[in-house]
Amino acid sequence: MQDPKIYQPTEAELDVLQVLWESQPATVRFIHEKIQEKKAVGYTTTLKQLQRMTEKKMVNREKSGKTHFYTAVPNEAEVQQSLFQRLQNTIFKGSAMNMIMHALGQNNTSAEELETLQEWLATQKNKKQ
Amino acid sequence: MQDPKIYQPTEAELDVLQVLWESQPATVRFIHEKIQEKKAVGYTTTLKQLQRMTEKKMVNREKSGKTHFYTAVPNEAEVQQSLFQRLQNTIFKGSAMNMIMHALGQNNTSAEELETLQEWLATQKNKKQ
DNA sequence: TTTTATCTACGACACCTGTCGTATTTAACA
DNA sequence: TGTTAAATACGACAGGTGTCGTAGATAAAA
Repeated sequence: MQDPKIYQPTEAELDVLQVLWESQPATVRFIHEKIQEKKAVGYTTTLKQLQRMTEKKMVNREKSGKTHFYTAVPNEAEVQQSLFQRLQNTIFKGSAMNMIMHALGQNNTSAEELETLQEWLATQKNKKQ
Repeated sequence: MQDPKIYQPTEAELDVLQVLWESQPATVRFIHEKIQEKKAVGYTTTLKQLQRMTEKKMVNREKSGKTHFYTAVPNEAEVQQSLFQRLQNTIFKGSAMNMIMHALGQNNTSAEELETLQEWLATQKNKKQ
């Protein structure tokens, strides 16, 4: 297993990654159009974003004809991990438990979800014996 | 209840807020010294930070003699809420459940914690319907 | 092979953040 | 009341991000 790199993409970078996670590899044009469904932005803006992300090794680039095809370097889970970790460390005093309680406290979790969670917890507890 | 404002403090701003949440009101000197316990930074840096945060209405300032006393505008829970929300929306597809599963999946939750959580869940489930 | 449509590259700019250095104000003290 | 110590104000700068405009490269079409 390679060392778990830390990925802290910005909002705009996340927009790009999200498109890629759904369909890779993708061209700038494609990514741009997907993003545009959510917000207005110039084509060259997206292009520049991709270029900078390539420099940062956050995406891979492959040329085919005059077009570049991009793929995400970190997968979704890795990024979730990084960002989650950061949040946990900065305001939840490093405790995942705190975050969970907070999440649950939001009160928009359905009874079924709670059920699922409870079951899952039971199995976990056994594993720890 | 006033409208729930959105607070997205940066790291450095969070450093300040964290000191305030522990002891308010506080002077720049005090805040600065507390921060310094964690990282080296110039006094005027902290001062500037406080000034900008005042402009942004993220802290309140009160003069007493030549000294200013600062207090945090948002409380810790509000900021937790804002940041948590953002993370949830940006990478956990808006589902708190996803985050919880992720948090638990980290595997650094003790058996006791799991126990607590399970009990809490039981009470919650009852409260619903 | 010239033209055209489409990509990419490059550079620029504004804004924000983090960080200081240097002034200026102000209260307290000698 | 003049001097000093401490606090604030002001301006600056580098680095990062988001956003484009324009120019140059390239493949496809005429």
